[in-house]
Amino acid sequence: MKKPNSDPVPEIMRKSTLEDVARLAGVSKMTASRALRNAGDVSRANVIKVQAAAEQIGYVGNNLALSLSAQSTNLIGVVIPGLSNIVFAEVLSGIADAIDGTDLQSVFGVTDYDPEKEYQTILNMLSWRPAGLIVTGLDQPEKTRKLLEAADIPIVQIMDLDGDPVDAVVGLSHKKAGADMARALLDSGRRRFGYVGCRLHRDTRAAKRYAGFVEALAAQGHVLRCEALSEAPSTVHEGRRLTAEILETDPDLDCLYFSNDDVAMGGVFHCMARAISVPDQIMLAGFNGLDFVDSLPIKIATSRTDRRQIGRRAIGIISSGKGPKGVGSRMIDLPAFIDLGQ
Amino acid sequence: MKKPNSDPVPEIMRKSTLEDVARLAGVSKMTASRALRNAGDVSRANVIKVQAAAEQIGYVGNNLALSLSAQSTNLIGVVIPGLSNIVFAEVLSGIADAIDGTDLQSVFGVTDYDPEKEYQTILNMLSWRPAGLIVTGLDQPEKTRKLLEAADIPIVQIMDLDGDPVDAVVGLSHKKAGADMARALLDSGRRRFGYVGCRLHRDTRAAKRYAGFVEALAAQGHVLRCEALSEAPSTVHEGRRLTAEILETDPDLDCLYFSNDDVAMGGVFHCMARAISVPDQIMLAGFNGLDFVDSLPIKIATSRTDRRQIGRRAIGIISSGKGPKGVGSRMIDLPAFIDLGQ
DNA sequence: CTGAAAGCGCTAACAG
DNA sequence: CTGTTAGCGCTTTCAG
Repeated sequence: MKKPNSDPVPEIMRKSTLEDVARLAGVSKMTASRALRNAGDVSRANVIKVQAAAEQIGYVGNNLALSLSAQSTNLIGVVIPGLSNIVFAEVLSGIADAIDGTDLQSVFGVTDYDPEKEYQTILNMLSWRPAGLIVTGLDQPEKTRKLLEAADIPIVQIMDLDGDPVDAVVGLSHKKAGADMARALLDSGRRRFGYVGCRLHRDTRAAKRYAGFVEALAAQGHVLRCEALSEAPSTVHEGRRLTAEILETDPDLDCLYFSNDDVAMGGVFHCMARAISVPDQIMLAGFNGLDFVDSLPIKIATSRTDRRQIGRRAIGIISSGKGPKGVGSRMIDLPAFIDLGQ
Repeated sequence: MKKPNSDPVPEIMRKSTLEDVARLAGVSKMTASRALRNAGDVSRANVIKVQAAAEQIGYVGNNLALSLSAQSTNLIGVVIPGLSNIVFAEVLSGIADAIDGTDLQSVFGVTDYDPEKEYQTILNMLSWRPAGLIVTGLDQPEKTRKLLEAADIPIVQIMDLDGDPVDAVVGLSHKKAGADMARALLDSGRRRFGYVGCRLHRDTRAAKRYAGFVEALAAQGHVLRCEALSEAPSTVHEGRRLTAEILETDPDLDCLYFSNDDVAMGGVFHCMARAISVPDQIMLAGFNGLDFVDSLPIKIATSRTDRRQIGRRAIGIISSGKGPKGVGSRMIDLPAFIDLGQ
């Protein structure tokens, strides 16, 4: 990997090392090291000389060497499906919160809901020997699961609770969330249901909500009258399009369940544009409880979840973790709660 | 940093190393190394033995050792102010796109619009010896700027163009974007302007748009009649609140310029709730050209920017970069373009 | 209080 | 084709 040319590295632009600092300060590497970290005892005079030297040449420590030597890093790997949905950004935000003040550092990887990419991302992260790993969901394919099981660090699977965890879990049951919403809507008198969703077979959590919803309807003798599905990413635009589609097919629906709030917002916009009265004529229900739901000029139902809290608790598990998995393995349920928006 | 107990590391749960693979395969470390990377010539038989051994013990390479040895990493540091605004998530998404297929890996850090945190984040990243750094904006304080200047890697400052770059830049002039919008709104006949904005003194780019807007008004003899400002983060909710506030103060306005689309959406919701006719009675203008703008039941003006493209071009500069800064230093202007939403 | 030696896991360079 | 040696930058022993 060295440049073919014989000089090791052009002397002038090499990043300075501890040795450079030590030389300039007129002490040994070790004294410099100790002075910079104030570890062990170093004479006051030397501390000052070393700090001055470091400052002067703009010394920046090398974490690669540090971590290799220490046989451990302060890295937390975080694997999420994507950032287009603000929900994951909020999880990251919670993680950042919890990390703030500690010396932990997070490394993010995005999988685009692609299992192969997820595998590669996790492999890549493991090769940096992180102190812990946070991955989204419980539905990794066997190959990926093996990798996670073999890793000798705490693994926290987040967002989902329906499945068999590798180690620790923080999230909620989406199946239950879907079922709860179905029951709440039934209780409020709705009967003619339609479903509007995006990416159901990549987004396994949305699929679980769908399944829970349908089951709970069935349990009370009801069914989904029709559905509008798309494999496009969840966007307001797609939500509006699909809503138009489903209401054209069956204008008589009195309730629409959406795969999430973004898609539901598209439904809201469609109804407003067509002067369809919400919730009198038709009720709309999303999922997540995003900020804008409360500001909408009309009210929709949603399941509120605490994404930041999920991030925080995941970090909590890792940093409190008595080491590798198994020991402190836990399950934290942060259930969604229904808001009918009345 | 070693555990106080005298065993180096409990033998049973140590991550396996190349040496373990080599031993199991009955070859030397080097042969194993070459076989795994298929570098150099290794006999077919040995390649198979080594791969089998690696597979069997679940060997995962150690990037710390690799990078230390190679004196370089495949890391790209990315420093952004936050993820609450979807705009930065989109930049990251563009970065992820551009990185996909290469062996580069991105590491994100969030600063929360806090200069001190930004400094720490950058320092931290530099200590991992990344191959390049992408930072948001041009307005770093002196201390941070020094750090960036001293780093012997390509630095790309993104989003903004108004200022003095350290190395390369990819973004747009927010001053011009604000001025363009002012002129467009004047051209369309608006005269009684109000401004609604969040976080102006942390979000320097929003502040630049504001400045450009006001200047361009002045150039044609007009002024901002009033403004509603807040230091809360930009949210729909805050936008709705501030819009209510400003229209109470001065119900006679015929145009509102918002610090961005999220805040503008709050304005939209307020107007819908109050049955204020948009754009007849009042015109609303945001910034960014977010997805939902096109789906809104009423039309607002916005400046469309290409965030993903910014991310992609930033990676382009770094990966095409002939090495450290200076050499391939560039400026890429990806201007916003006005959409009056008619 | 300070320094010299050894090693973290890996690869480039150089011999066989 | 294969193995040995040396070294990446740092820290932890262990002697002064």
